[in-house]
Amino acid sequence: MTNRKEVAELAGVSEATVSRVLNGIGPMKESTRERVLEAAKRLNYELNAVASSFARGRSGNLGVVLPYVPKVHLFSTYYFSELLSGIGEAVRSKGYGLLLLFRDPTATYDYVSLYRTQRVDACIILGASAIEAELEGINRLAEEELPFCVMDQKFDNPLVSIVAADHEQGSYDAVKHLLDKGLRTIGFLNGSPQYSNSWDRMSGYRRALQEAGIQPDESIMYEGNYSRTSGIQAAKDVHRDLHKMEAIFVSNDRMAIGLMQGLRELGCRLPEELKVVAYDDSDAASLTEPPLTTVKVPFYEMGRLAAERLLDRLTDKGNTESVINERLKTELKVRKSSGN
Amino acid sequence: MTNRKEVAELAGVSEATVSRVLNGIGPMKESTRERVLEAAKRLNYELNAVASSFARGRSGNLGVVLPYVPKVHLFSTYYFSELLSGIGEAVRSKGYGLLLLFRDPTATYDYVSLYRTQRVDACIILGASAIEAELEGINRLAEEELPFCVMDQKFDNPLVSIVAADHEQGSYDAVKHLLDKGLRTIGFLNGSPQYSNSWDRMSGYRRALQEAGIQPDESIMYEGNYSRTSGIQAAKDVHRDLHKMEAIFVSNDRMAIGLMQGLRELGCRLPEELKVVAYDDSDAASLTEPPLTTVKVPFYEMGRLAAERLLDRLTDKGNTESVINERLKTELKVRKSSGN
DNA sequence: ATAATTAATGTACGCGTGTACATTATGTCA
DNA sequence: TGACATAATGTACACGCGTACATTAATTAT
Repeated sequence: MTNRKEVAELAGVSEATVSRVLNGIGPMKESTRERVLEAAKRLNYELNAVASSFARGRSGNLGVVLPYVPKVHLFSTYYFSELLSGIGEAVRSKGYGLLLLFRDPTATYDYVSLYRTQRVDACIILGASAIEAELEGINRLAEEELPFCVMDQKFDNPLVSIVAADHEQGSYDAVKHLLDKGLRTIGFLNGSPQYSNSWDRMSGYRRALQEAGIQPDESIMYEGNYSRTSGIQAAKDVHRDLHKMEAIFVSNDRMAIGLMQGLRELGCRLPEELKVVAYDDSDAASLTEPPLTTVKVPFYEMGRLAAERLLDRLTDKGNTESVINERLKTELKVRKSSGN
Repeated sequence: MTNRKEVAELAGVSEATVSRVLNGIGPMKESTRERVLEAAKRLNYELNAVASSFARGRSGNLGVVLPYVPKVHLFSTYYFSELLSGIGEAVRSKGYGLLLLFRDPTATYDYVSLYRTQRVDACIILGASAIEAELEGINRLAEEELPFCVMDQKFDNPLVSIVAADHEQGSYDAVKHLLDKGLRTIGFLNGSPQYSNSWDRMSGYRRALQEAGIQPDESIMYEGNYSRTSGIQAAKDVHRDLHKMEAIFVSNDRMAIGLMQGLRELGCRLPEELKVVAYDDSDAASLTEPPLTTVKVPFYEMGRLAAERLLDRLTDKGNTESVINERLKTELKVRKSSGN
């Protein structure tokens, strides 16, 4: 493997000059620049990323922490590929690497160790839930003021950086849409309460109803776990209560799809007998019959934003405050399932 | 950030001894070992991964190359999470990192550069298709004898390492299952021909028919692109040709789900009017109505195997030959969609 | 024309670790 | 007890790059 020294010799300059040319640092004669680049090309030389990282004292990697396998299945391909693509785009444009990290469900994940061992310069944590081990790990990160960001979840700790969508407002919009059509009895199939954004959805749901002067009815609120299976399972209860509601708001597309599938099997006609508004606007949303009215969430942008902000913070670009706290807007996509 | 020197001082030994204790190398007195470990703990010391990589001349990372975004959507969450989990498991158990790399569709990806810059020690390439730029990049890797592995695709070049499932046999089994039930007219909805494993499926399909003395009928062979949408689209043609076939073999679950959805909307009763056998055994397979008879593919094992073999090769463990060529067995899962 | 400034390049060292080799302690065997 | 093998530890340096500082060349100001 050829190194800087050889390039320097071939170009007839010092190693430092080679380094400067390759990193575009300081003023230099164009002719020198060209000689060095030419020499590098001839020798098939490229900067050794590991040595470079070592000299800089940084790994050059952004870590993305994934929940352990069973939880991963709760994410859709859409969610994942959008989020990761957004992160990937930011990471690439800034010359960083993207290190994938799987959480170990058995142990309190020692996030701090990732930094201490210099495996990552920053982290984005996906699918964080409100269980003890997770909170502990995240709070320790915050204490040490390490650059990290939790994706799409809330935390009490004001030192925890977060990029999320405004699910309270998104849910409000979804329910308001149904109310505006004159529907008054609106059920709710929510996801697991272990995720804070489930609470946000509940909050938006209630706000919309209350603004319309409607007392929320606990007997038509259901709980799934964001999976399609749980939607199918909920179908039985929803079907039983069909006389009590004209519409239902579902916390994500996958559950909505499962719910509709289950209801149809029970002989329910959609959207005639029940209007449905879902959440995410995943690929599948427009493919169902009827197509889903759903709340579009800007996953790609969320991923990109989180990564950009973290990486910017590393390079101190206008780093006024280090805690990230972003709420991105959602957008209601009206399709047939809500009765249009 | 504390370093080796401080630990050595606190423990009253040399830096080399600290290094040996931490890497478990050579004979050493248990008392020394304990003193060092104790000192490391007191100082909150952990090995600096970057410096370590640098000294070893390796990045310690396994790269996983993903196709660009639009293609990603063709994979299911099941496929991805299984494959990545398998890879992740191997990578973790061997103390490596998992670097995610997104292909740039516009350029001939310079895979070799990943090694030259020492960003990765080995690579697994997912979703490789038979387009020119891709072939070129992969063949160059092979020429340079770099440690890499293509996942679930065939290549003519015998120097290209591959871990794949035996889709020829898997498809044969699927069709044979239908034949064994006395069905004689069996259609085929295949995926994009740009992927070699689509050809394998076709081959298995034909072999099964021919062994049964049935002349394959081109007029009931359809082509999708592995997406659910393409399954829905195929439904129209299949519905039109329903009188020509008793059953259909579909190249993956997603298309099968789309197809069944589309057919049902056209008033087709399943499995009464058409038996369906699909492929992958993804999560969704058992959730459809009727549940899918499908070919289970060991994605997790494939990921793990590929990663293990690559990483073993790096450490020269019984490295008899360096080209990996594995075909894993599939397994038919019989459910209701094939008429049981 | 000379001083002052800036451009362009070179010199030298540190970053934290792995490890070859040298050295010293410990044990074994006669 | 001495010769010798082996265990245990220390010494010293390489790895490839970034960069502070020193130096030299070119430009500008006076």
